[in-house]
Amino acid sequence: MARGRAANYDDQREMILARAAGLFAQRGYPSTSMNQVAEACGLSKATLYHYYRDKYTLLVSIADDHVSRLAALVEEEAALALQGEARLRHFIQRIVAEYADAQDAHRVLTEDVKFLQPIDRERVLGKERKVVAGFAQAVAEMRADAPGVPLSKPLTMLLFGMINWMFTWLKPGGDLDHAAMGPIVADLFIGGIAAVALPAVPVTTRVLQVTTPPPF
Amino acid sequence: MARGRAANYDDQREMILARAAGLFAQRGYPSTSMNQVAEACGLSKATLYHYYRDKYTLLVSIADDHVSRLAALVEEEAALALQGEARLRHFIQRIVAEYADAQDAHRVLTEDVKFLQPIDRERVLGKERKVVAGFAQAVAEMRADAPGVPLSKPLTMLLFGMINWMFTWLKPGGDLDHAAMGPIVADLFIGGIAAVALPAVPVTTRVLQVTTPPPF
DNA sequence: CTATTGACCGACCGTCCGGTAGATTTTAGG
DNA sequence: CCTAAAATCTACCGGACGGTCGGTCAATAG
Repeated sequence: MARGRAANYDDQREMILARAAGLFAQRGYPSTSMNQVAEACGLSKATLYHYYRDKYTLLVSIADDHVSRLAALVEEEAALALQGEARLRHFIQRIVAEYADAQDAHRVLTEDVKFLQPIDRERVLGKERKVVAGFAQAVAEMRADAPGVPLSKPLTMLLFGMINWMFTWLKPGGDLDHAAMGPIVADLFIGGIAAVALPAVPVTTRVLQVTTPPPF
Repeated sequence: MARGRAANYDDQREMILARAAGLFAQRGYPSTSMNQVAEACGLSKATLYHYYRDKYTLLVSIADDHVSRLAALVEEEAALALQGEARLRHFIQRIVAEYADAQDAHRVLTEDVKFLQPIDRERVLGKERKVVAGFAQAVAEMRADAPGVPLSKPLTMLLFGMINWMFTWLKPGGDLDHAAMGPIVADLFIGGIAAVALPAVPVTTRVLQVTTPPPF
């Protein structure tokens, strides 16, 4: 018969996903219209629908692709046989670098997960939890807490807070770029981690909160 | 002539603002409909419009009220004659407490500023900058950097990252509450702050990035 | 007692959104 | 070079949205 997919089919899909991520990151998922996405891609809306079934699929793809790359990074890193401070430092540097290359997708991941349907959201959050768990392990290595009161999860979440928030104020083109911030974050966190005292009144003996570390 | 405002008029407005903040925080501003707000308030949509001119005014009020409270807090704190570590620690504890009492408004402030019109956004960001500047001063007190390379602004932004991010993963009702996290954040940050080295290659001599510390 | 106005509502309007139908142009496989 | 499918487009649809219209009812100042 006749005609297979065009040679640039996959390129087109990637381009569309990148442009959509840019718009979603800037305006938010619900208030970005498919007309805007189409325009940003230089295509008609109908053609856009030729490459992606619907608007929602764009969101799922952006979030899932990005979080999957992060999870892969954590697995790589876990296989790396580094230890202690060096391990954590390397971890931080790598994830900051990864974020820097996928800022739009990262913003979408952190701000628009709530628009995912439960099934998709749960899958994405599952991968996020893997990422957090990887970091938490490296953090726990640096703190020999009593097993009943592990602060490593909350501390890890504070670390993610610093890193995730960076992308709301660190604009590309400034004097401080992501590469420079990596070591600063690592210094601050690793330097501070030993100084954290257990809560004055150890609230209970069961595992301290965050049994299911939620959004990142 | 006849009839003044009802005694509960201001209560109604407050109630509406609180319910709206809850919905905006949960679903985001653009994807919350005025019908939903009205329903959550037990009012008809037309009555809702009796209390607030339009949807946008709700957003502006929520953001402005909250950030104004934060700015007021910083001014109070600045007048408090504390110094060094004690000062920073007190600062952190107070702002964490303030956030804990206004979680919905805070989420709206951090996630929906982008939907403010430039004039309103600029006013809100101005107040945010005051808050950041207040903290940055307390941070600078703890670091005697060379004047040409002040890391206090970026470090302050990392602090805000930890705190702001807390509200995405710390759910009320867990073992760790906000009161308990305050000291942990303070320990971590104050403990780490001295360990941060200047960037290996001091990028330039002019003021290091973040001359206008943007969103919080 | 009555004129006036605040509080409230159901029905409705214009607009824009996500998505589709159907036709046309382009191109690879035979 | 023919043909069938891919790629693209214009035109359109049902529905939801923010917001308004026209009106009811009752509280209250005079």
